[in-house]
Amino acid sequence: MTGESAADRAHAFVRGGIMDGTYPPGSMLSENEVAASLAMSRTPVRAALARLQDEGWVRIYAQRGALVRELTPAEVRESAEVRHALESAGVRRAGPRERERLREQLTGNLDEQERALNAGDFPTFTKLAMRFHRAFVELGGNATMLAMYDRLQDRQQLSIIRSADRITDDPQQVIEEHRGLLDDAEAGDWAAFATHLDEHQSRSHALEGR
Amino acid sequence: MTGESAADRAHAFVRGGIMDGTYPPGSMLSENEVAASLAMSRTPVRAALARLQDEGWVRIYAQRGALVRELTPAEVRESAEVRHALESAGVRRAGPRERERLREQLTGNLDEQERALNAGDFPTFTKLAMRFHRAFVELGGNATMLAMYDRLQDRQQLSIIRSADRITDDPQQVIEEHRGLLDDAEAGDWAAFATHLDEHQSRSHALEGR
DNA sequence: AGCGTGCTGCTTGTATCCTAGTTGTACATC
DNA sequence: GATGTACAACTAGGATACAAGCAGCACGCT
Repeated sequence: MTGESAADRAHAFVRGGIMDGTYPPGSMLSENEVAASLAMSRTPVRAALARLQDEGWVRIYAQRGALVRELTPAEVRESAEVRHALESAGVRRAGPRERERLREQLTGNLDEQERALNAGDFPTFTKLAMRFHRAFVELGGNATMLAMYDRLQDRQQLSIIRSADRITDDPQQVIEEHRGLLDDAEAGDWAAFATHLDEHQSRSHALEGR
Repeated sequence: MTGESAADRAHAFVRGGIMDGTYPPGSMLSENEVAASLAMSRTPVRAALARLQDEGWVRIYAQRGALVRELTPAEVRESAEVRHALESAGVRRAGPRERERLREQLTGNLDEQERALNAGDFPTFTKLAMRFHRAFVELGGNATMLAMYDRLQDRQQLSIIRSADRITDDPQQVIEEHRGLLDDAEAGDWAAFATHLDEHQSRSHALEGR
């Protein structure tokens, strides 16, 4: 009746700790320490750390401990590229029916994005933008692809949080570009979509550049 | 000085067992059973099974056991789509220098493919073809993307083994299509590459269809 | 016969104990 | 003072013990 296993709790705990800065990148965490914090034994903590390593959050060194990974700028960029590849593929695979329904699905989202940006509510905007981009992958109707994408978005969220990334200097332009992407997707023009997506990326995150 | 951990051995053992048919899809395997086979305790076996679940080989049911997953035709198709998306993305991201070196890297491979096909050596051909396709992902110079691709190729190999897939009725045409893909990639024409890749796929695996 | 109940043998989940490797430090030695 | 070395305090990996859940089956009741 516990609902979730101890290993799940440990996983959520450490993952949360990494996200909220309790465990900054570069810090070492030991099974004992985590187990003590949660009043459980090392066994489920080990399972959780193994899973977190597989998901790319930490790196376990034999007989040394688990190091909270630093996301290098290269990794952030690479993750973004893969995300873009999957979003474009989603648009490419989409059938006419799915594309028709896309606009009604996303117009509400776009309006909310605009509101959030005008209100200066970046966390909400980030969440909305991530859902917006995810919709293009959903479009492809490929569950495997979507699962991979979700894992990457996970990482992206972390990098956004860490860099306190302002997204852009020109909020209105981001909305415009989003509308443009929606147009491309609706038209089924995946090549244009891919190109615009890259431009969108390079403009939005010019700051973290490198 | 052990070289590899017990957990690694367990992982390789079960993975191999699934691949060579010792553990057919639908069969249940228990930690105790595997542990006994390898003369080790349940602990490393447990870690291995968790990893295998994460990699999509088995599904662990609480208090019931680990079920060797059946790869549905839909999943096989989905994996192929993702692979294609990544290969196309690799070509798309490639710079001129990488594209120049591509032909010299792959001409040898193509010749070997032809030899293997003419000799009726399908296992060798499969291996070569997988390396051939992988090269396009490498082209993009994105390690994250390549890691994802490798994991998918893993699954593909399994599906090929299980379906005893003949690849095609017309070996020579496969070679021709591969040469065509190389041409597209060398020219940097990623849109054409993506299109030809899909055609290649649908022709090559028309048999398993559905 | 049909149905419910509890027993039995399985499974994984968790805790604890033991082993072995690594690292930093204090101390002896040069 | 610099350097090498032994040791103490960590670490994770593995083995084992115990707890708890699920499923099938036999048995007894209706």
